[in-house]
Amino acid sequence: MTDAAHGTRTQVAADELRRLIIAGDLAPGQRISERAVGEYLGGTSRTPLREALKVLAAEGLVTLSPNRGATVTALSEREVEEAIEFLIGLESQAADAACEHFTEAQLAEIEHLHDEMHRAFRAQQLMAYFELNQTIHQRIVEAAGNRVLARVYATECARVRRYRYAGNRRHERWERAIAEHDRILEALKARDGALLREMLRAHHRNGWRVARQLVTRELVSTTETER
Amino acid sequence: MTDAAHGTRTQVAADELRRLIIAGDLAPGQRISERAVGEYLGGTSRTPLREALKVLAAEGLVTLSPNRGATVTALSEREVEEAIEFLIGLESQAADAACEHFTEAQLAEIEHLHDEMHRAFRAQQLMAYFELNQTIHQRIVEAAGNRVLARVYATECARVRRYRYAGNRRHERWERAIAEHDRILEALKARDGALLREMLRAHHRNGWRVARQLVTRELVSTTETER
DNA sequence: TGGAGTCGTATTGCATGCAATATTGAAATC
DNA sequence: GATTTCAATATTGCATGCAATACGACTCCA
Repeated sequence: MTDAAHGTRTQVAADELRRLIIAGDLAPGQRISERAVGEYLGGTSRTPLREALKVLAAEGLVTLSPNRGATVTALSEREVEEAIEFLIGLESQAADAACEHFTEAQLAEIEHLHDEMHRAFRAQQLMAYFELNQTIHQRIVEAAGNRVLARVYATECARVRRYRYAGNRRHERWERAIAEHDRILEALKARDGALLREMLRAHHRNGWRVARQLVTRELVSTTETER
Repeated sequence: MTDAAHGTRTQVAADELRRLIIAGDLAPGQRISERAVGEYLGGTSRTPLREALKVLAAEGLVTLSPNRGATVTALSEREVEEAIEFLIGLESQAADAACEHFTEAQLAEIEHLHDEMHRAFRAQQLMAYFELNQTIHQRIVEAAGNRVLARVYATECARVRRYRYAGNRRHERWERAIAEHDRILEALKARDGALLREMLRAHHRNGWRVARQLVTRELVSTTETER
């Protein structure tokens, strides 16, 4: 189950909990009991678990309340929207530099991921598609050559990942998303930063417009005044 | 000594260590021994300290090596430059929205901070000046109304803070920085997002050009291949 | 002189136990 | 019946102790 069997127990626990949260196996708002997680991980004591929870809290994946324990962070619709606009801004920041700097090897990898993504779509493998999709965006951002940008992008992507995933369950959306990605790849190959920026922006806004509908009644904490 | 006497010991320890690192009282690369910090904080045991160190590591302020302990994160010149370019990108992202959204109250606060900053300059209080300067930039970013953006901006600012501080010790630079800030405020008051963006970008690039000279031989880890 | 091996010490990683706080459920009161 | 009180239980916060790993000094040998 826990394939990440290497590293310290804190590291293993953080990686496993992060995976569970990002993959959506733990619902937003759900309580994370130290003892329960310890047993789940096969007898890990609370000390490394508490350290792992602190790390995840710093990443924004869990929320800690003093003396009251940890819960999976629940984002309001507003907060998800802010995060997505923020991510659009990061990709915009990356677009020009990426078009200027990417190497042939980087382009080849992105094209490969793109083909794989098409394959996942034809095979109707939603999860595989979504993973590949995310990786493509990550690679584009990385191509800009700014490690700080790439790191923050990855972290903030992870935070809102589950809220965006749902959109692709609508088949029309999924189909359009693929088409948008074709144009994104074209803009990249043409090294047209301005065009790439616009393609990416539209892609994400379209995606969220659909995901928001589905997600609002499932995941998003609707109490907007909670914070 | 530790004025932050409230909250859990983990919180207190994290706050105090963060303060020490950001203020520059702990040098980059310096080792942080768990026992030593515990004694410094007046007999705190290692457990909450370890949790605090994990938090700071997630924020990028300290670097943890398994079985080898914690050190204050040392950034290469390249990494600082990437972080500053990233911060410029964040301010660019914020500029348009800030100009569109800021309220009179927000503008009034920024103007007040601006005046205070001038006062600190006239009194040659470098530290107070630098604090006010940072706060102004933070407030501008916050005026954009995106909490994710504001949070990331604050975190990444803190990471590179000490590397930028040095530049203002050059009196010509300090004088010019003030003049640049006057124009930044003008652009903001005119609600001219494009101009504000350019003013901010130039301000930071000018600042780093000077700070880089001073800092390279003091703080920055010159081994560029370390990562 | 230089390098590999070895032992002693210091430090980290983690489990455990206890005190403090929060939560639950039942009894009591209105 | 609804609400408050209070005790029993569960959970978190933190200190301590032990095992494992890393570091430094010393020796030995080429």
